[in-house]
Amino acid sequence: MSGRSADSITLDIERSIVAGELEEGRPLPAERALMEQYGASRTVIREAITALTAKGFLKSRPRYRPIVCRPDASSAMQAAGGVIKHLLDNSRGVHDLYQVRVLFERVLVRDAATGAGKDDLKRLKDALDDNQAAIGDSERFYATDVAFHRVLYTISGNPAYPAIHTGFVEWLAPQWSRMPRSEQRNHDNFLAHQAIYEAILMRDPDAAERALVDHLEASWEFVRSTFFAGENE
Amino acid sequence: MSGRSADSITLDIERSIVAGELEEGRPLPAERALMEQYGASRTVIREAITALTAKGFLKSRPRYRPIVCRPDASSAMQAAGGVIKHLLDNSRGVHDLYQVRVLFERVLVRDAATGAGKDDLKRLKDALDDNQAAIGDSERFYATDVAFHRVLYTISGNPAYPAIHTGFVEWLAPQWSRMPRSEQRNHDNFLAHQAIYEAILMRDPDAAERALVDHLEASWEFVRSTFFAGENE
DNA sequence: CCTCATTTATCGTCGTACCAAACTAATCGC
DNA sequence: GCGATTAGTTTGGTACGACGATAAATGAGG
Repeated sequence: MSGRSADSITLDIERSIVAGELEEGRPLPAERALMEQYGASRTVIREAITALTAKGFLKSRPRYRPIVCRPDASSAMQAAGGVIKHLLDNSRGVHDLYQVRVLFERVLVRDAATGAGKDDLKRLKDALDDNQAAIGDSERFYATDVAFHRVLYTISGNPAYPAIHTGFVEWLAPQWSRMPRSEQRNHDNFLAHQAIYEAILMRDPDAAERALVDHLEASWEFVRSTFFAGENE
Repeated sequence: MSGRSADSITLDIERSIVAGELEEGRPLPAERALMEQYGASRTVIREAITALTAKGFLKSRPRYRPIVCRPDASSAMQAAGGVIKHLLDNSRGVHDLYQVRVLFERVLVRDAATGAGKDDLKRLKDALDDNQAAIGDSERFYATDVAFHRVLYTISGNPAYPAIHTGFVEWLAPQWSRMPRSEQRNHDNFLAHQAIYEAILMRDPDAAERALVDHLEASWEFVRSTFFAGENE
């Protein structure tokens, strides 16, 4: 990449982090200490720190020591997010991403319908009840809406799924969280969630998938007409 | 993030890139020119360049001017890859990622079965034929194997899908591309591909999905026993 | 007009210095 | 004795200047 010196140091610190030599959550050693440790100038050390920060291995606030971040699925999503948010400045980019989300959830509801356990169904039901209870409060409704979908991402136990969900929510938030809401619309959405839940309960993957797709496509159409009405599809 | 000065410059250059003021593929202005333009020291400029490089907006080789890179789905995957590759040092991480791939392709084959056009089917058939023709040449077989699956990612027309496929292939390559291969195994894999193709041709999404899952799970089991035999599931 | 040597521009790295903010410890007042 | 205040130290953020090495530009020579 850039400089050879800084690169090898970057790699070595990266290695130290994943190897656990640098404890997660602890601050990185001082720059002057690192320059002694690596026998390099501060320029190089700072360059390595900058790169590691951008890569997601460090979290640095303006005047504080960088905090060590062990990489996980969530940081991977965050790293991708830095680029992805620039792809979402038109309806095309947003729709492309939204399609990925739809694709993802289609499998999740199918799997939920065929393989969800008792506790999974209970968590889903609880989320649905929360959703219903929040119909009158649009802000809280949005939160419970997200939470309901999130349950789907937690059923498999794969830690990557919730991270992916977080990514979707964050990236799509510019449109979805700013959507004009109403009690009527909240109620419609709740009914859609209920339909999905019912289909899962009935162990009917096809119906669940159909209910989900209907729900998400209606949601997209609403967003499209709200934010991208002027753009030609 | 890190420094306030460098940060605003980073953001502004980023903006210039996505706005097209800095043409894609062209080299970035010289550091001295930028320090004059932004009224900052070289230290700051270089820090901004480092950050942008790590973020994927610049490609810089050791002694050359950084090349401007417009972000796309592919660079987003690449950014995530920097973190993801550290999650793949054990069977757990690899399996988690592999599951995501399986999830993705399950929908792709379903959609192919229900909605693939004539040309899509032809491309799939061509890829299948290539695959069959390469059974005797394991290296070429691997390439045609990847190509066959890739066709599935291109059917929807969503540009994010091929980028995601590239990510999967790259991240999983350490295991899959190094797999001990044989004509027998190639032939088995070809038959699996053929079964998927047949099911798609028959417009049977359930059969296509089942064939795909069987194929991918067998593949995983082979990888697991080869690379992670010692680890306890 | 093309080739090769020389000059120049530019990057990679280093060192030093200064400021301001954060941290630490000693001091002061209760 | 203990909490609050203050002075000193550490550390990150930024700037300037310098030097070697290499890529790109330039000019000499055929």
